[in-house]
Amino acid sequence: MGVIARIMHGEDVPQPVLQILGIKRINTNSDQERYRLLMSDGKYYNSYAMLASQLNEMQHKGLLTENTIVRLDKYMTSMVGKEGSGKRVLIVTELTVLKSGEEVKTKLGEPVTYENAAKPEAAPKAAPAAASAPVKKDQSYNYNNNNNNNTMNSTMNGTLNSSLTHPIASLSPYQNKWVIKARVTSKTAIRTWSNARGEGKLFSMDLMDESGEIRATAFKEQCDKFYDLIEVDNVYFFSKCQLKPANKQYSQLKNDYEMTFTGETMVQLCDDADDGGIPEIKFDLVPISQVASMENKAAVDTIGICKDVGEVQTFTSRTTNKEFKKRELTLVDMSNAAINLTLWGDEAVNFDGHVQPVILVKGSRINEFNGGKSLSMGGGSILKINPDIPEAHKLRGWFDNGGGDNISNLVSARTGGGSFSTDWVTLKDARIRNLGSGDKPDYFQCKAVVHIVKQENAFYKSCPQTECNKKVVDEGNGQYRCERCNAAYPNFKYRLLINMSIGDWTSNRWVTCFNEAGEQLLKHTAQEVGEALENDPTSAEKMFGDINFSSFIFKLRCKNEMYGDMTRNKLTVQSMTPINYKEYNKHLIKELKEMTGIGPAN
DNA sequence: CCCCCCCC
Repeated sequence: MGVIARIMHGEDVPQPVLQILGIKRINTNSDQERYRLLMSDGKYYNSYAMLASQLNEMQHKGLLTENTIVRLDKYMTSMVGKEGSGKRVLIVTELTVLKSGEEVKTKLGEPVTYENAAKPEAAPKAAPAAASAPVKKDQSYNYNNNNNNNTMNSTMNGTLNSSLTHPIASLSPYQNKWVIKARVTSKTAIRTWSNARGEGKLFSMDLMDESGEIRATAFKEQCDKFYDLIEVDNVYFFSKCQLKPANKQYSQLKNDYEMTFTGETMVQLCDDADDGGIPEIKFDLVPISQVASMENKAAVDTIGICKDVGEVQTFTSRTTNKEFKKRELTLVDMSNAAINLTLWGDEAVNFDGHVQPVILVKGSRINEFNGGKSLSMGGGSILKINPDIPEAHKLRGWFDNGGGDNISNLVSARTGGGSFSTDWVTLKDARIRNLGSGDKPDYFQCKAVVHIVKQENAFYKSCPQTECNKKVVDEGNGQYRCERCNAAYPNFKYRLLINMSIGDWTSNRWVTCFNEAGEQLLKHTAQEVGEALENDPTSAEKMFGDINFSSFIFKLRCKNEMYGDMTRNKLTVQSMTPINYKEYNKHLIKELKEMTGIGPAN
């Protein structure tokens, strides 16, 4: 009997050798690239063979042309379509080309379609048990009525094996008779919601098998039922979930669909011995130094030592009024670079960084701020602490021998060493482009001259507490009262809040310098400036006058702000630095080239 | 049926 017939009966034939008679791209309703193979064993051919997407590369390289002889090193079969009329599909996950199509030149034998051959009993339960791995009955999780429970057991008991489960890539809303065998790669905490449409709780998890990945979410009752059962890294059988189109906005998983648990959903732990076919999660690890040159908002997998760890910070979002907790870690690696990683919620609260563990992160998001790049955990990000992988052990050895002592490349540093990563915008263009009118502030830089620095209201007396900069009330008795701290102090600290007019070649604007920027501007501490303004007008005059008509590179924050019922566009100085002409000229030359198309390519 | 992740 031909090998194809045996495989299509459900037999697990090791490393069958077949000939490719054709290959064509399947039209999927997304940009997912999948190929269907027409394969022959010399006696039968079968067009229900698919190439796992990780092998697409072989097709790109032209290795899978007509007449090529291949060995299927790894494959699986599964039933698709309606029960009874179901077709068995062969999915090839590893193959070796034995002889190229060019060498073979011709079709071997006179194969007929397998479908035309005498149909054997093709029902799944008739499959030989060779590859089956019995599932422990007592690990069956079902919380429904007895009827469903029976269904579960008759489906699962002793007959489930890899060749009877469906690949995740084959799931669609049009077909609900399936069982998948998948590894849980991540699981969220339980989250509650409350909005106009109601309230509830949910958690979601990411599932993976050799064919692909999918997000599954359990709401309300199902959330309670399954939350404790589902453990990250375990392999389970899942069935009877509802499929619906995935909202790509919220998931970077490679699947057009996502699943929702229903009252019928069944989940069953898979024996360790039988999960060999399900891959471990893969990390596409990027050296930290390389993150500096990656796009803002890109997803990053990386690994590093948690060299420093910050305290948990609690704050309320201004836009949503929700409370958030975060914690920032500093990761270092052998690229001699450091980057900050922000953890959120319970993950932030429970994190223990004092032992400087190895941190592996998958799918973290790049956040660019003031030229520095940081990583943040977000939807779908996975954090692993001290993972047992070679990279982690290598890092541990490196770090424990002083490897992290001289980190020079601080990827998250905000004043990124003279690099001009913030957009260059002229003062006029900032107006024309309506910068600052969005929800978030815009940041830009420009070269401008200081015209006038106002001395009036250039400072205020603030609360002496380190983290409180609130203006204090002079009670006239040597006491200064802070409303925020609800306390009176015998002392205060000066803080700067300076308004000045700056101009570039297009326009001029009033901008505000808060404390640190003000100190940069006047080259004196806030204390010195405050004392001079209060007690030494001559000295103050000199401080404020000296700076006029000097040029700087200004990094500005631009945001519309409400004053009563008026909206005003405000510019705040983030930093002002003396002009590094070598760097600035580089920028000008680049602009000239872009505008004219003249000049050698860089 | 969620889908929020701030601030610098």
